[in-house]
Amino acid sequence: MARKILCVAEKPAIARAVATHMSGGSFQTHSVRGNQYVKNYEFEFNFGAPWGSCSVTMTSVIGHLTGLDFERQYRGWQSCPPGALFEAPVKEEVDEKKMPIAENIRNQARYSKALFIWTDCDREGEHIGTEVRTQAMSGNARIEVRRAKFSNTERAHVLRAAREPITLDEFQANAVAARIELDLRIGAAFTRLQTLQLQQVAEILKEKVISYGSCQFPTLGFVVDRYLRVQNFKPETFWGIKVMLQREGIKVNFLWRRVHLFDRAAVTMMLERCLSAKQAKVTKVNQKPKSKWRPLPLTTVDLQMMGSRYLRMDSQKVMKVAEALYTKGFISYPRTETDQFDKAIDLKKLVEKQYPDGRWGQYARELLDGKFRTPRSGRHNDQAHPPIHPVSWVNPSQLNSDEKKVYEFVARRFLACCSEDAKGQGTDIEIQYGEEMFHASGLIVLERNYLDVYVYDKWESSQNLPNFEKGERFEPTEANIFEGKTTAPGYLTEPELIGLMDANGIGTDATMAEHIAKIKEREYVVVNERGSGRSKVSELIPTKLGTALVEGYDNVVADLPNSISLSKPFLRKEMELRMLEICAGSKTRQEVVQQSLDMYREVFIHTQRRIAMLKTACRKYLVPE
DNA sequence: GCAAGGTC
Repeated sequence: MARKILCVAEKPAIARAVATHMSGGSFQTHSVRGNQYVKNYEFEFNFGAPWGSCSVTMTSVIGHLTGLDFERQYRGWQSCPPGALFEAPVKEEVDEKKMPIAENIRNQARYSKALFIWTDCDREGEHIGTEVRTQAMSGNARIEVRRAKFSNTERAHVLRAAREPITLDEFQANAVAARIELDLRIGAAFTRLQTLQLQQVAEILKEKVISYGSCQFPTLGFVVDRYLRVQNFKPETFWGIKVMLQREGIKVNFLWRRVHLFDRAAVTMMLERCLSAKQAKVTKVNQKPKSKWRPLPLTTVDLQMMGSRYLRMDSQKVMKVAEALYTKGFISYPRTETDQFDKAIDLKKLVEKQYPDGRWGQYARELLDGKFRTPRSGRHNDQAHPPIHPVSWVNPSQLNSDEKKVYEFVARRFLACCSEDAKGQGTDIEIQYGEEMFHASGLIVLERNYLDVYVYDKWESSQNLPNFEKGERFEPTEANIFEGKTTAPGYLTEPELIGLMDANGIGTDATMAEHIAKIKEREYVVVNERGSGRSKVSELIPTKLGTALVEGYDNVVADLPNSISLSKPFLRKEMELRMLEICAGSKTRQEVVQQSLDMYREVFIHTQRRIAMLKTACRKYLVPE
C-alpha cells in the first residue's frame, strides 16, 4: 500500500486550492463529522525523493485550535485578587467548537507516515502549526513533521512547496505563545481590577465591564488625544501677503513663500518694501511634465481606510463585506499586508475576466489592447497572501448594495494598478517682489489614464496660466495683506485612526477594525456624524468614561520616572520588539514573558496603590454634582 | 463577565 501523507492548512479555502493543484483537479471530498466547513480531500501525489508517490489527505483547521485560559479555580472574578493573575497557572486547551477538527487530525494522523503543515507563512501560522503538530502526534507519536513554505496558491509555487518542505519555525511559534500569555494575564488582571474598583464609583458603571487590553487602550488613547487637542485649541491670527496680476484676461494669484506670519507689524513692513520696489521680477519659469501615480496594489489597511473614506462604511463593515465576497469566490483573500504582486500571477488573465462589466469592461479591454502596465510594487510582503484583487467577474445584480460598492472598489483599484500613471504638464512661476519671493503654479492634465477607471482619485487641470518669461518685470495689479485664523484640527476619523494604529503597530490588518468596534461596544467612544451628503464625515469622540480612564491612568503614572501610561502605544510596541527578539533567537519565550510581566506588574501595583486617582477621574466626569 | 489572534 502507498504511503500516506497528511496535509493540514490554516483554513478550508487554502486546503481546497492546494488540493486542486496537487491532484491536478481530481480528488475525493469527504466531510468531517461535527464541522460543516472543514473537508478532507484525498488524492495521489508524487512528492519526489524521499517520499515518492503517496496517497494524500489534505484538510484544514479554522485558525487557532486552542485557547489559553486560567485554571478553573481562578476564573471567577472574586476567586483571587486581580494581581494574582500575573502568576496564576494557565492552561492551553482545544476550544470546545474545535474538538471535531482536532479529532479529525488525530484520526488522519494515525495512518500517516508524515504530516505536512500548510498554515500561512506568518507568525500566527507557525504557532497554529505547532497546535496541529500536537494533535497529530497525539494520534501518532511517530509521525514525521514537515512544513510547506508558500506565499500564494499559484500552481507551480504550490507544487514546489510540496516537494521542498522545510521545518516549523519554533522561534516564531514561541513568540506567539508569549504574546498569547501576556495578553491574557495583563488583560484579565487590569480588566478585573478596574471593573471591580470603578463599578463602585458611579451608578451607570454598576453593570459594566470596563475592559483593558494592550490594543484597545492605546486605540482609545488616540481618540482621546485628538479630542483634547481640539478642545484645548486656541485660534491664532496670522497675516500674509498676496500678490495678483491680471494678464491676458486671467487673474494669477501668487502665493507667498513664507505662507503667513503671526506678527502683523512685520508683515506690514514687508509689504511696504514690496510696494516701494514697484516692479516684480520673474526669477523662474519651469515647464515640466508631472504625473500622478497609479495606486499601489491593495492591502487590508488600505481597503479599510479607503472604505471609510469613499464607501461610507466603517472598517468592520468593509471587512465583513469583503469576507463575504471572498467566500463567494469573487475577490482574493481580504486580509493581507502585501502591496506587491508576485510575478507568477497572470494579471492579464484577471483583467480579461472584467470584460463583461458594463462600467469598466471597455476599460479592461483597452488595457489588454496595449495599455497594460505592470503594477507598481510597494515595500510590504507578508509572504502569505497576494494584494486584494478580483478573481472573477460578478454580475452586480447578484450582490447587495454594500457588496456592490466593495467589489466595485476592488475591481477599479485592480484595473488602476495595471494602468499607466496620469500625465500632465506643470508650470511653476517664481517672482521676486522687493525682498520677498512668491510663486504660482498651473497644471494641465494631458492623459488621464488610470484616473478614468479609478474614480476615487481627483487630479484636475488648474486654470491656464498666461505666458511669462524669465527675467521680465511687471507691476502687480494688486498686492495686499490678508488676515486669517488658525483652525482647530478635526476630531479623529476612522481612516485616520487606522493609519495611527498601523504606524504604531497596534493590532494586525485583521484585528484593527475589531479593536475600534470594541471601544465602541465598551462605550469608551461614540461615532458622531457631521455634515451631510457627500461631505459627511464620521468622527470618533470619546465618552466621559473613555476620557476619564485615559486621564486617570495618565495621572497615575504622571510622576513615575519610567512608567508610560497604559493609554499610550509604547508598552505594546516594546512587547512587539521583544517578540522580534524571540523570533531572532536572541531571547527565550520565558525571558520575554517574565520581563514583560515585570514591567506591567510595576504599573499594576502602582495603579492599585493610586486607585483613588482613577476613581477621582471617573467621579469628575460621571457623577453629577 | 476579562485579552488578542487566527477564521466561518
